[in-house]
Amino acid sequence: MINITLPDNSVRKFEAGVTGLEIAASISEGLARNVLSAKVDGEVWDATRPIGHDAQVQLLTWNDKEGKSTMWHSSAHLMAEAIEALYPGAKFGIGPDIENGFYYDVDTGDRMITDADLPLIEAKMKELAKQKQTYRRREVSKQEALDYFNKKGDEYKLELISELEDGKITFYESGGFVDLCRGPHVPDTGHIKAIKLTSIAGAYWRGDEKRKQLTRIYGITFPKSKELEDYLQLIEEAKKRDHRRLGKELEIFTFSQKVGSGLPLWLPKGAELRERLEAYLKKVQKAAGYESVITPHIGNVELYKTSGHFQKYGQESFRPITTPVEGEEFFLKPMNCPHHCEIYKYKPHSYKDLPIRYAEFGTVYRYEQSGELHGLTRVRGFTQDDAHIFCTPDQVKDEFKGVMAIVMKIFKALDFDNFVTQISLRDPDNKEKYIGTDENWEKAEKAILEVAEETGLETVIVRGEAAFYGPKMDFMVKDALGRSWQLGTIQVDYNLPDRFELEYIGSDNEKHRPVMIHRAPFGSMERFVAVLIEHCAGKFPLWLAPVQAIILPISEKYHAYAEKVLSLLQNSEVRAEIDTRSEKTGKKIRDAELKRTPFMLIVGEKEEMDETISVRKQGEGDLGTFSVDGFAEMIQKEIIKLVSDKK
RNA sequence: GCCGAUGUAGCUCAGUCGGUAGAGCAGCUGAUUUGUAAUCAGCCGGUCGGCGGUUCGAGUCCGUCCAUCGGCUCCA
Repeated sequence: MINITLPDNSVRKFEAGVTGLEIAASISEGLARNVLSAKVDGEVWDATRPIGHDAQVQLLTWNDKEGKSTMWHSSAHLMAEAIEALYPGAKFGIGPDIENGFYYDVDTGDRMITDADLPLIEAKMKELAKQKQTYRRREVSKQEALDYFNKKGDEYKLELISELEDGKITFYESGGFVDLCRGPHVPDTGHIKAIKLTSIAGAYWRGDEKRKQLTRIYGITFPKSKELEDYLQLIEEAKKRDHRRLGKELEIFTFSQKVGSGLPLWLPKGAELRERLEAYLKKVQKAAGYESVITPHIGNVELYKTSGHFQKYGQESFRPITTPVEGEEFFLKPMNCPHHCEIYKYKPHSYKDLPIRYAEFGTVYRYEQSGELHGLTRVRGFTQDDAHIFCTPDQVKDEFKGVMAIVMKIFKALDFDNFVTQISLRDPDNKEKYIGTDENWEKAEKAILEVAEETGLETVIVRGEAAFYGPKMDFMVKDALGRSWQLGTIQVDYNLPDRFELEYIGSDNEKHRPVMIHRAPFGSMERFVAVLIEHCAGKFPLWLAPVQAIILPISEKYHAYAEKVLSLLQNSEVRAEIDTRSEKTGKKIRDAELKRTPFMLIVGEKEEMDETISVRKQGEGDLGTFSVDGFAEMIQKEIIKLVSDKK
């Protein structure tokens, strides 16, 4: 007999070799029906795998994250089985579960799988699922594994197996389909009730663009069809928040093929919004000791040779601009830092001057691959809320913390609470990708890791994601469809000061090298506004809304009174407009609601008589009657609450 | 850049078997003078993404380029 400890710390005795499924059955029939896998001493196992010794066991169902993973991983196998049945000879790459569902990379040779095949595969999967095929785990030797896939002719699996250690290789079989797999899997395919194959895409084998591109099929499954319906509904709702759609509807930005792809055009309402964000940050930065600088949009190629950008990115940049007579080469600036380094050098500096903080909303241009462009989040011309801090080595940590405080303040002011802080370090196995000495890199990485430690901020550390001149701390935020984007960034750099030979005179009267911190709390205005739009679904915080209130006269008779209200509001610095169209009030309200105008002020006979306005709040409805002053005061209070309470 | 899909009026979309385009909304004009999510009528609006080809004839078929969308790769 063995002792099984359950999550509530109760201990039950079972015969050795008991399975998760049997434990579930001993608790309740319902649990046994729903159990997908079992966590045994911290490791997720098949619910059908015998447990041979005393263990902590947690039964996993659809309500557990790991239960969902098990289900989706099994679904990937089910899909592969269906594909093998429909397209004999198909070869398989990898087929993992992901955040929302699963995918499998397949190579069907000349018979390309297209969107039209998805319903067929789906139908086959449903058919196989109904058969309640069990997933059977089998340990195999490396030789046995190689022999099997050699015979099958699947070079992808062979490559994967060749990298595995003998004695740790398992196969899973369901129906007639055998796959190399670590597991675990659900007990049988009957658990997979609702199936939706969502999309199809090309994906390079092992993520290497020099290798063959396989067909990746994405899908998601659920134990109940209602849940699938809910999920699809949720996706539809999320699409409505897409900044590309809302940006158009709310007249924030547009693109023109004639101007060029990836080059956003800010419309008046978008420009208004952006200017407000910029003004806000400028105020915060001024208070934090930043000074504004302004630099041109192009720079001599020599500047970028000094910085190292030319060597690293020269070939994948917009082609240089040349002067007609001398043939000098200029690049559209892809970064502001080289220019700022040259500003630092315009005169000698004393340690007493430091830190120096140069800030610029600098517009930069980068050639992004055509397939990468994406609304406002990935563009070829964008404006960074950039600044470079030049400081002594002793000041690095305090300056870094100061920047973090600005980022947090901004995120808080805009209710961005779902961000992930990522620390990006150099890939130690690929040092040639970076410039600078090991010593400088170690100092810079140490500084960031220490600051993270000291501030207690939860971070994710990723190796190989650093900038080529230094490590960084990035603030990542997800868009409406769950895609992660980098917004704010803080980078510690010991290398550019070397390359530009930046100096300051220390208290010892000797020359020293300053340290640079690159930072952009928004990241870029384009991406930030994109994420902001999705975050608030177009309902901007009152202080940012391009139009805060729209006055809706009941009829033409009240236009004069509307004008009066408008001028009173303008005196109180409320941004307002009048809808003078000859439309019914219901129509005007509908349009204002759709434009997400925060307040609608209805004025008619009653209001004119009493010198009042009838206030309706977007998304909420009628708030009742207010005096103009009372309303202006309410708006101002709300703005103060929105902006200052959160500091 | 790669794989796949898509591209028809400002927007959202229809257009059968190849016979030179249609709706709603928006816009304009007029009527209406409107009370908390769509008043009515008329009008304007399209080299059917560009270029080439097949055909008596192409929005429709073929090729190519461009753009957009979903991924992959990349992202100073």
